[in-house]
Amino acid sequence: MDYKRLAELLFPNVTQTPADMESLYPARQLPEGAKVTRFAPSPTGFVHFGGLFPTTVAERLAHQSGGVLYLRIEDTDARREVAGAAEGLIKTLSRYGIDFDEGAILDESGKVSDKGIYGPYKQSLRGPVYHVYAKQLVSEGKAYPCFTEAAELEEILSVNKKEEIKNTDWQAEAEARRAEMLKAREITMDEVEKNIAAGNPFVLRILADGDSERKIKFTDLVKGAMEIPENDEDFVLLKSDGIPTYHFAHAVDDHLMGTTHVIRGEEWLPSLAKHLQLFRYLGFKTPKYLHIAQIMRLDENGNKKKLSKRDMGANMDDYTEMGYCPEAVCEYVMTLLNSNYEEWRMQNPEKSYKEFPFNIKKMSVSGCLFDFAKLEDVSKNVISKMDADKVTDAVTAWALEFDAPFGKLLSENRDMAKAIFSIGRGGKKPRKDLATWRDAKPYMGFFFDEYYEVESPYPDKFPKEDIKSVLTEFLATYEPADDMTVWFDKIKSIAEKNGYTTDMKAYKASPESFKGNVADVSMFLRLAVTGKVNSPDMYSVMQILGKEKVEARILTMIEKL
RNA sequence: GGCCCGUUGGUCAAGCGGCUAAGACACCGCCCUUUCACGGCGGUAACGGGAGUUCGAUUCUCCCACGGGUCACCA
Repeated sequence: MDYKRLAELLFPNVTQTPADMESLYPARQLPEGAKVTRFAPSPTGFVHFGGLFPTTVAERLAHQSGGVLYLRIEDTDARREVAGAAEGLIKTLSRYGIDFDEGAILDESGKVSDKGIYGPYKQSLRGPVYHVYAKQLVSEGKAYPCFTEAAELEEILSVNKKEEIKNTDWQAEAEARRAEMLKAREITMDEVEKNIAAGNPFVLRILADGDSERKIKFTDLVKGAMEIPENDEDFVLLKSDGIPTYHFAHAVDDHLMGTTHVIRGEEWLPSLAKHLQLFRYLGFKTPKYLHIAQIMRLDENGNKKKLSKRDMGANMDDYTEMGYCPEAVCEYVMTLLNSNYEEWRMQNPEKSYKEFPFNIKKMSVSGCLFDFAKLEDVSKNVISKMDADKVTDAVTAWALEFDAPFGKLLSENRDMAKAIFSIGRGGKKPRKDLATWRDAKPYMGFFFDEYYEVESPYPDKFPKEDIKSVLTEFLATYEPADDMTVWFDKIKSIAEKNGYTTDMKAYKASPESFKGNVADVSMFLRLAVTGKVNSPDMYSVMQILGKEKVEARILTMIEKL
């Protein structure tokens, strides 16, 4: 077979050579140790948690080393492409602290456009580049055309599928595939010429030189040393529309774009041998690989499953709606990513997670279960460290989008809202009431008459007269100008007067010898003023609520009793 | 089914040949406290199984079991 001629036949319009490509894509001039990483999504939907995870690694590794993080859009499957997905991906990632230095990123007008000299960064626009290398491989006898149509091939293979038991006969299929492959390899120049003349489409297959009985030693930066079988499968390089498959595009692009570290999910491990083979065929230096363990979820049988789209907690946009702040999600991601992160955080409570010395060696090799309880805890800590202004703004912004009436109230009463969110904030032991912005309304909605509602009646064990008497006497002596001590002293004396002790120790020792204690009396007031049995510090609540509202609510309660 | 990866408490995990096997979350109890939220103290709870190497294995090797991933002209 005259490979040169074959190459000309298949790619008559390709005039450039790999050497031309090399000069078009010069090696990056970066300091020693700088890592070049990338996020390479197919624009088929939204960012999900399982995607944010490795992308955070890519971002940290690049920026921590003074390197480059770029975005390449892998839109090689037009059928699956979703309009506007790329924009959405970029915006979402940006919320989670992932901003790109280069690639198909958003310009001022919000449109996806290229930044950087290694473009185009959309694979659908890179056809000519791939074809240069395709032609090269053909001319070296490392790839060949296959004119068997997809449907035809599928028919051949599906004969061997036992549909009725919904179980693939793997061995039969593999044998059939192998036979087809061997047959395809035998194609003659005559056949090629005929097909080309007839305008028949073809796929370009690699001519695999591997033997699956032989193993390649390989070291993954996360997984460590491993042995994988060589690739002996003539996988497709170019689809019949001339667009490359992932495998081919990966090799060509990551080489040309100067990627030093390929970071991807471990589901890619099984096709690694293909990639290694391809890099070798093309004469490219292989990048370092980090195959990241998958995030898992529990299925209905209690088994772990890879967290995928549509799973609860998958779509990052859902986190926005649930009211999780990006900082908290990043924090949680970091705790999962590096086992020593939490320790570092305890020693550096105020620093940005980006100051954490991220270390590949501290990454887990096995997939972890997504844990909402942990996220909640992390989130409470993150929010407890924010100042009142930030919390107020964030809650308001969230509410404006997802609970408009509440949002309107908050923005119209910003000072009050800020005062509310200031309660117990700052200091060594801040309150941790909020895990999400959504938690705000149940926590403090009662400040607004619109959401004030008495959640439960007084317990039957307390006589109505006592409650009425406490409320009445409180009203008689209430003076907003009182400081907290004076205020509470008044409550204490009302308690004593009604036979409710202020001596908590004595009460605990023998509860039966008292009608109740000052905590009960406080509860009488709390339920009237807040409508709830639990609330933040009641003195602060009353201060913010103001004399008028406090009195009105208590009065209404007295009437209802 | 083949291949690859993995397996320390309910979850995330330290450990890297000798430890009473860390810590965090969750859970439970106590303390603090006018409720709650914090905070403090304490508690329940783990090396998948079997061989081997070794004076000694959670740590090294092998086998098994289990879990996961993957076997496209999808990425």
